[in-house]
Amino acid sequence: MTAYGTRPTMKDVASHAGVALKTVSRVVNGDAAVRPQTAERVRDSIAQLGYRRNDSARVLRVGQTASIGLILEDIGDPFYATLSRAVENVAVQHDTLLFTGSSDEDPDRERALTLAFCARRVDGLIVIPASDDHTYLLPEIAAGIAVVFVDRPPGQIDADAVLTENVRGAFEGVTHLLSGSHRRIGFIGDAPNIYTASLRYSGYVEAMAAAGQPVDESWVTMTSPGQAEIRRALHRMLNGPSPVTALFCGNNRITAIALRELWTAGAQLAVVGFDDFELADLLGITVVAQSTAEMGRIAAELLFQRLGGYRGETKRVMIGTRLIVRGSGELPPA
Amino acid sequence: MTAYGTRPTMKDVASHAGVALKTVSRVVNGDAAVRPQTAERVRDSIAQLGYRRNDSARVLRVGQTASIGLILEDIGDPFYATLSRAVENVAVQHDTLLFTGSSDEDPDRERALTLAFCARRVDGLIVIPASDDHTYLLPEIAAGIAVVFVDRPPGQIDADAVLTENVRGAFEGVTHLLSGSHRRIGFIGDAPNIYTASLRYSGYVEAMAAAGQPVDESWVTMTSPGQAEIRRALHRMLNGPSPVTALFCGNNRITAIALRELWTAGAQLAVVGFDDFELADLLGITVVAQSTAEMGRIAAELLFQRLGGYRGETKRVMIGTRLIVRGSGELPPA
DNA sequence: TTGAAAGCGCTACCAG
DNA sequence: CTGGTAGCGCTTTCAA
Repeated sequence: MTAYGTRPTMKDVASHAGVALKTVSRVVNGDAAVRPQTAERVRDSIAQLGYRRNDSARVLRVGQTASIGLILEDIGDPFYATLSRAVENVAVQHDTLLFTGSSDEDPDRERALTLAFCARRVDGLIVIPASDDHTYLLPEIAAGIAVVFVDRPPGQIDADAVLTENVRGAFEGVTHLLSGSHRRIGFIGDAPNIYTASLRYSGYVEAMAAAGQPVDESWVTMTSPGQAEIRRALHRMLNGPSPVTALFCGNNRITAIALRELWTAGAQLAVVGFDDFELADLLGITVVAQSTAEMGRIAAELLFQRLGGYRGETKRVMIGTRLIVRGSGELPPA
Repeated sequence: MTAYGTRPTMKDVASHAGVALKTVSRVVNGDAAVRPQTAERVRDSIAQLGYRRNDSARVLRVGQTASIGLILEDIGDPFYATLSRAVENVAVQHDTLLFTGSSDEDPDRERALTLAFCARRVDGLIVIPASDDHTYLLPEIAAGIAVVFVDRPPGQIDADAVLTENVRGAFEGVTHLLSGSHRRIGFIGDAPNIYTASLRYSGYVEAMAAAGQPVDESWVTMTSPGQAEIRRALHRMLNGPSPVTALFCGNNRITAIALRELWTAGAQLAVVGFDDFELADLLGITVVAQSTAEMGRIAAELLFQRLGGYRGETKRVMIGTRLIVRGSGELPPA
């Protein structure tokens, strides 16, 4: 068995090839000024020894790691997975590696992940915040780490952000239901402390107000999305004195659970959901779609602009939504 | 504006706190042997200067990076996103950071990603292969990097692998259709050079043979899953001399596209798909489900066992599938 | 075209 | 309990 944990270094390659360490460095980095014959010899030694440059050592000198960190809520969620892929696509173009970590909506975990990435000296960070206080990033930013926030704005600090038109999107979705003669429309959203959830709720409220429709308290539930919570919410809005005829769901997970509940309960309700999701077309679900991949792409491009030396004003990019009509939102009131 | 790109080092903290560099190191690493009073002073300086340890330098001395790399096909695909999350959950327990990269089924890209991770000196690697030759990893393995393969076995080298019971899973899915009195059953799978695709095809063939059913050549298509390809495949198997009454789909993407095509064509066909997917329950799709998260978890645990010093024989863990009956697979022949 | 030496920021080892 | 020194593997600077 080969000696465990031993790795050839440039020094080893150098003595094997009978050249100076610096010459090996030149070959490895493709510096032109090496005689082809010498370079060939060095490459032979590299192959024979199975040498691989230690980028940690390189980083120490160069100061750039060609890596960025992505902090999101849950990489297992299709929304974030799509976003992640878009970020990766841009990173690849810049020969940059990607650290990914899930915060699970926990501010402490977000902070720990972020700082761990910083300790690894990532060049930049793309953060989907779980926390509402990012002052802990100030020393990092001062030291030159670029940070772009996505989906939710930074807390207490000034930084680039790429956000969805949450209010307008929800407004349009609810208005679509209203235009279908619905008057009593329910809203199930994520917990109210979540940025996007509260904005989408605002959109709902504004749309109802704009149509001159009162909102009954029993129609609205904001909660972290679990099956039990959503079942209760539906029960409340369907069995009160003025039962709803339509439902607006605040995100993809809520839509999925609500559909499942409505399905098993056999309830016929018009439904519009915020977020598109796979096979929504087959299920015929009308949604307010975010441009998830575009958000990731734009955020990453912004990050690399900053890394490239761009020092302009902090930007806040707003990404629009689009209503996709598929049937579930066009069901008439019962 | 703060000086850009400058970061305090341990030396800076040391002089600021009026202690030796080594004392700062002790405080940062929680070495007990520091007077509380001194430690306090050091911590003050750290906070004031916004110091953050440079892990690249640390790695250089310690040799361990507390990071692993995950190479998969596409982080945007729910199957891999789920797997990725399971890996991350284990990594977190070991205070280990995760690099992720998508190979897009391209062997060269797999190799480039893998070696880039190795150059960063990740402690270990979890690879969902795109390539069928992993000899390029031999020097890395010799140097002590642990590698576990998932979903597909390593090519040309011996290493741990966590695999799904592909043949048996497909066999059961097809047998389920046969038990519903179907005789003419189609198969659409991924390209035949893809490991899982060819095994699932074998399962199909074996099931048909076991039932004494001949397979018409027009019933089988193996192709990279695109809408046009699948439409053609369906056309072929539905409009030939002996049209199929049932369809077995080789993975989640194929199932989704096929369902969409069948839907728009208005064709009534029994369908069973390999891979479960979100909302399959609502759509009533019968599937052969893989334990995706379990595969990721087991692979990661195996990796950390190796990293913990386990030197046992190379393992090949087989993960079973389960048939989930939801209606689409129980449609009788037309 | 090639080489020698210094040093990036940190930890291991040995002294005090 | 605290400090000094060597050196991890590489790139940078200067010299030959």
